[in-house]
Amino acid sequence: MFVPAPDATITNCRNCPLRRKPLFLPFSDSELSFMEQFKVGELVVAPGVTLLEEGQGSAHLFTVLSGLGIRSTMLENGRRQVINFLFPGDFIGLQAGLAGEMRHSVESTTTMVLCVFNRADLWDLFREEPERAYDLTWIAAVEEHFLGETIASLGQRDATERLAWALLRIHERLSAIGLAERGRVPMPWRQQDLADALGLSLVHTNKTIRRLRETGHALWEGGTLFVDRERLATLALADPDRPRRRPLI
Amino acid sequence: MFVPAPDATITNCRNCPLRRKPLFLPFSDSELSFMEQFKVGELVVAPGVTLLEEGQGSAHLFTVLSGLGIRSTMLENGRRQVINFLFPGDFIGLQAGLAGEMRHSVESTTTMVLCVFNRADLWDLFREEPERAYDLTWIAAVEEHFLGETIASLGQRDATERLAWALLRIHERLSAIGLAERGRVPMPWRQQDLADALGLSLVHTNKTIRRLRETGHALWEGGTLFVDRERLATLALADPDRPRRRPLI
DNA sequence: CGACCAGTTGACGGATATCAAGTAGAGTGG
DNA sequence: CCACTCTACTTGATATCCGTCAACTGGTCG
Repeated sequence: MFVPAPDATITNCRNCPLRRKPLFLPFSDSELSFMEQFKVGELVVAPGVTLLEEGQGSAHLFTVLSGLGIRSTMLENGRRQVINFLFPGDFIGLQAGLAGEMRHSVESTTTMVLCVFNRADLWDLFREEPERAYDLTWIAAVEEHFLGETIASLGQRDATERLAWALLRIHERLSAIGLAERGRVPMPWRQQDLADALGLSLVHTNKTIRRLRETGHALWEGGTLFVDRERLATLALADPDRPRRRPLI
Repeated sequence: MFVPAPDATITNCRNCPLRRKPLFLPFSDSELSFMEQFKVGELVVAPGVTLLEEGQGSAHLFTVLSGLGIRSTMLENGRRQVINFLFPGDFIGLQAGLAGEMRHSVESTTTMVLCVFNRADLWDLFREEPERAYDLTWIAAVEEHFLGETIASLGQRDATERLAWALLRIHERLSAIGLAERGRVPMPWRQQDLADALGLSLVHTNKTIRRLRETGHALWEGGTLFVDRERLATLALADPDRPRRRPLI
């Protein structure tokens, strides 16, 4: 379930945690070359654009205003892990350690609109606008919580449970920001993306989704997703018949 | 690899991110009953004590001064996931969303010494001591980065790789804070804990560790760990013969 | 001495990865 | 308008990693 930061609605740049640091855009021309369109304070990127690249330093931080994306990393063995999906309201780039190089890539899945900030302005923010800084930390903490949930799913749930959990989570998150229409939300990612997010093979992901479709738990087609919340939640909780790994006290 | 926060050494309470908020301890007597020993500003707990319990609200935040612990969560199906191991320098409790209820448990593995803070003081900190607040956010960001790495390991590495990665990581982290003696670091956790952290069964964890021991990659016995860093790192990087799941462009 | 706990080992089965092949739709160029 | 290509999605067959079961060891604590 998505919990918006206190006093942070997500409609335009004025509501970003860093809003009072209006960005003067110190991108070089070449840095800007991949960008589609641009206006002061906002960055609009087409689908499929790599915003941040693993291994590259970045002088910027972003807030997602609209659109959906992916944060992923490549292992040394060539495998790809999707760390999380990006939704409006997410903050991008803090994880680098506030000052370092990216260890993950960020890519747009749909057209995205982002707020851009100078990393260097961050310290000013803390000094001059504690309220905004607090919001920022709040967002980081919530995100950390979500990552913990993901770890639990990857570690302890089987394929069906993981899919159920992921689809439910995506649906809830998109519904919470008002993107549901008659129970359907946009679902622009590929099966491969979901597979890479859940640590499953593409084939097994496909077959599991088919089963969820056949049983009426979730319908994902044509780029939209419909879910039977209650039944899907039951699935995500796991089979009670399955023996517990360890009673733990 | 552990990256200490700028200007934050980890020896005593004066160096906590929140150090200037000396804690007057608003624990009730009953809250305190489980604690072993107590002095102003520091909390000393015995091994095996549950500091924070899943589902409970907590008015406090902690910084680990010394000792080792575990942060874990229970799934609805009774399985346990260790989210991360706790080392000196870690900050505990922020993930609850800065104001909410715990969704994970924190337990001491060895005797731990902690700094205790009032959650309510956090806002004052942001307003009055931006430098400390910045450090705090920095810590949260680094932690988030580590969780991302964990997600990648759980999703994309097989059992041997995961174990190699985990042992290496623990060894490096403990070495970085000076707890290595002639290449050996304390390793107080059980195989079950490691298994729960890596999403593996206890049996398989045991057998994999045995193989690492037999091949001289890592020696874990008597509560201490020795590793052959280079060879273990090679293992963690994964078998290059294994086909790549997807070339990705 | 018995209970209990962490660690250990072998046998077996199942969930999931891999391999292989095929379908459908969108874009491209002749 | 028709090959041709490319990508996403499908589906069946086979292989294997890893989970589960069961039993045993050694240490500690009462």
